[in-house]
Amino acid sequence: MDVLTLLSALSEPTRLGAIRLLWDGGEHCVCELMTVLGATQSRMSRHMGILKVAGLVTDRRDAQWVRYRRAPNLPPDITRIVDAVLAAANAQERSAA
Amino acid sequence: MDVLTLLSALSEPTRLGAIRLLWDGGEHCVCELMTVLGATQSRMSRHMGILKVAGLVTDRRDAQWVRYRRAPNLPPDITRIVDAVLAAANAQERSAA
DNA sequence: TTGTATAATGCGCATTAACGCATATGCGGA
DNA sequence: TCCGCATATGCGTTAATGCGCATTATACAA
Repeated sequence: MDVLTLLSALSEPTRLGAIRLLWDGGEHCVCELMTVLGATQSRMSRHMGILKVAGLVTDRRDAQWVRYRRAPNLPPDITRIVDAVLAAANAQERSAA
Repeated sequence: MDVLTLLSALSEPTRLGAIRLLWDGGEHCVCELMTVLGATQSRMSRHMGILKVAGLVTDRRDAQWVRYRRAPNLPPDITRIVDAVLAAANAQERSAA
């Protein structure tokens, strides 16, 4: 789990949005993520691949869907970073609204 | 202070190294940073410019030097992110050694 | 004024990242 | 088996990033 890889994985709006959605632990298919985040299918799939390579999420095939969710057992160092980033992002969105 | 800008600013090894050096609050000139981090002059200057635009550092002209330091009065949300990133980076470096 | 040291910037190049389109793959249902 | 839905991926294009080289700007000192 490389910090620099983690940071570049998070520094893209669609990916950060996906992490925000997945961070509560729930499972979400690509089709849901793409509609919620307003991304095309290939874009969404590729972004999820990057998050997966970074080690932030895992995927599971469920019939014709692929369900993504927050990776379990993430090192606390990493969890702290993502938590802090999401807190700041949420605060930022609130102030922008 | 945009979270995405912050994340991309941090997701480059030389810049992350610079932040690590500056984060204790001390002032450091470009010439020092470039020797410590092993960067050329123009590279170092540009990277510091990016950190400055991101709002993470401020600079001050002192004779022929430009002294950079951690930006004062950063929002707590932002400080928490950088602190978490540096903690993870330090832990990572220790385990790599 | 001229020279030296430090830092910033214009410019071109190489690499990487992001994207859309089209196609392939995996899976279930008719 | 054939079709349709969901997802991944190959490919080409475009944009962004990082870099070095050379030049310029800024400040001090002789």
